[in-house]
Amino acid sequence: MCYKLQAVAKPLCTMSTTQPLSSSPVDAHTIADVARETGIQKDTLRVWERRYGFPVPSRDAVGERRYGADQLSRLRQIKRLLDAGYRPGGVVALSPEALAQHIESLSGAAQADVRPRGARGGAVAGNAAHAVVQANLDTWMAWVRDGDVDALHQALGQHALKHGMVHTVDRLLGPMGHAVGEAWLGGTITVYQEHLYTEAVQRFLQESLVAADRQHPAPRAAPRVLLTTLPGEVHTLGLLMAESMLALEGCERRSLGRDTPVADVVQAVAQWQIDVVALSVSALPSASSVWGPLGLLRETLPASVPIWVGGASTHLRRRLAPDGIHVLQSVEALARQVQAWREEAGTQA
Amino acid sequence: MCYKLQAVAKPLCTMSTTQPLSSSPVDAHTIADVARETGIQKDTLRVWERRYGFPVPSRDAVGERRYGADQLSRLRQIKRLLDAGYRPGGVVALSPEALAQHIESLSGAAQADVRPRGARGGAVAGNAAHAVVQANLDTWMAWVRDGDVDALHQALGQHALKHGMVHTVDRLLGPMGHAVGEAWLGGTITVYQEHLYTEAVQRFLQESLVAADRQHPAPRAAPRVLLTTLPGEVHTLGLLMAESMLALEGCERRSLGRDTPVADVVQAVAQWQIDVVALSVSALPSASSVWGPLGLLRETLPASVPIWVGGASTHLRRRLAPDGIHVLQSVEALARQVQAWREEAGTQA
DNA sequence: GTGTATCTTTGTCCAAGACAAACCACAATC
DNA sequence: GATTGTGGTTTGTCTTGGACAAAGATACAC
Repeated sequence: MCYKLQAVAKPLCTMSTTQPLSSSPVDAHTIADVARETGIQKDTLRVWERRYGFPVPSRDAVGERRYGADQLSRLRQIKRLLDAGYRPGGVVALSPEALAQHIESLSGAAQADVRPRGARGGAVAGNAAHAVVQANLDTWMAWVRDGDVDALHQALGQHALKHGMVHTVDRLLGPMGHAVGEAWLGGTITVYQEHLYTEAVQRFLQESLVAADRQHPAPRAAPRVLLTTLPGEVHTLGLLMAESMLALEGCERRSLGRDTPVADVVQAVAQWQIDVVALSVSALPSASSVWGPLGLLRETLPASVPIWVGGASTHLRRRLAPDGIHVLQSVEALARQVQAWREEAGTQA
Repeated sequence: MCYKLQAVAKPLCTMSTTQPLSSSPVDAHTIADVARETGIQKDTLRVWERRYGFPVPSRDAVGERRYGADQLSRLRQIKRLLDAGYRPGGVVALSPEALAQHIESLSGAAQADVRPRGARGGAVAGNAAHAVVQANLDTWMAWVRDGDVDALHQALGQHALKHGMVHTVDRLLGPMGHAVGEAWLGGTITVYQEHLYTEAVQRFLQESLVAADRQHPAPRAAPRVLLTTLPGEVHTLGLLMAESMLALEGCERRSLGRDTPVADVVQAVAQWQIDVVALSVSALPSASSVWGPLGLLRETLPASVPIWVGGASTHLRRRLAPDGIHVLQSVEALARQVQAWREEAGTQA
């Protein structure tokens, strides 16, 4: 009945000693804070507590949940593993040590996943260039740590000049993003350093966009591509990478930013006679939050308009995409897709 | 007890007729959809239903809420009025007609609010320039309707060249943002056109940023400003406007993007020897979600680092800001604040 | 190997109640 | 006459425990 009375009756135990026995150093975060910062829903946090016994926050004077910084960071690690395809039952109750171990193995797997793609890949660069990237990675992480945006920005520009945008986006920004994410989870860098990195990359991509547009003057080539993300998706870097690649191909494009409802995408396609819809998916929680909107979009859109999907989300690789939805594994694949589209359009015309 | 049985027992009433009597045309939106698209929490939607009798969604086969498109747009209008300072008891239960009337009066008030500020304002432009803006507004809205990003972008550049960035940001982008918002609520334009407008403005501001930086070469002047938004805030345009103004003043700055936790702001200030923290607030729901983090930030930050906060949120104007927090009403005020800071720093040094 | 049925896991939704912070109006005081 | 204090009302968010569908895993037949 009156679930709070018990908590109210409980004496306030923040006396004079630095801290009582039970709770963590400073349990300052409310459930709303944790939900916002981890991206895990409030309901889910409560149900995990009930089912897996973690996280078990302390309670404040009125009986409301208060999470400590340690629990928060552990939840972030868990979220990361879930995004990588782990299942909650296996990781939520894990000890911090075991968790760290899994995270590490994850980063190893990511490298193993990236490296063979370089071998399989197209005409751009080989092992030499990859070695260059590896060597540079540490230097660049140092810049991220020091917050040296200008150095980072300049180095990106030079790298793009030397090795080309395709290589820069596919095999430098990708691994760098990974490394920054890992470093954040591991505590080597902080959130604001990660934010700063994102800002720098954004600035770089935007400038390269302007430069590419200068190469391809106003009446731009087909296909006309609409760019956006699914409802609920917050990450936009993938979108920018895709757009810069499309700009290099001289495509005409309309970017709607993140988080556009399906119905509005359909309307926009009709009004602007869009040829292709390009979407970026990275951190949506469940399979249904990815495939639900995607399926709806595919049904509602005219069959003549293909959907190109890319991004880090594992959901994209776990099942076969239906007809008319093409899952692209890299920015390079996007460029190939554009050329394939043009060939097909040429034969039909 | 078993709250769902009733709904399950209820016969499925989507027979063959276009629609039964009770529910709206197509009640397609789940409570999660509505919460995401309106920015109103799920809990709040349920409690409004209980208290004010709106919105009352129909139920699907398993008894879960399904909202119609009409309710969704009405909720968006309500949210707009709440952001403008109205209280829920007065507007949630309002009829669509009364609601539209209030919205209209709101747009009138906004103009009345903007116009005298132009008169009070500084040395830039007078009635003539304002008339120019008014005349152009319709032309530009037409471009937004047609999705003509290039025209919009070019016109912005020309306006900035003619009347200066201060005038462009303060008295053009401001009213335009208002107009676009109103038009969206009124149904004159759609979400994707609004998104497109945002993208265009973002592109313009970013380019002006690069241009301004070219004027002020590398070792930039004090103060060193950190830019970000409070936790939970999603709007970034205000931040970009502020940054472009700071760039014009030749300030060194670090932008962390949106949604940075207070603790991380403090850490960043310490590591980079930040002089000033600048924040932009526009759509946070409650007074406590604004003043809570702001107060905490003020306590935790060294007293020597002032906090400058701007943005459209009414909460900023409803109560007096504590010592060390300066609420700025316009981008122009931001420029003045920079100069005041420099004078004070000069006398102390 | 491949498809199908069954069991398990897991995120989201529901109801009604509770409560603190914010807000408003009115009174008292300097 | 402006400011400060007080009491009542409004309002968003948190609480519990239960329910269930969709997704995933497993077993089994072909």
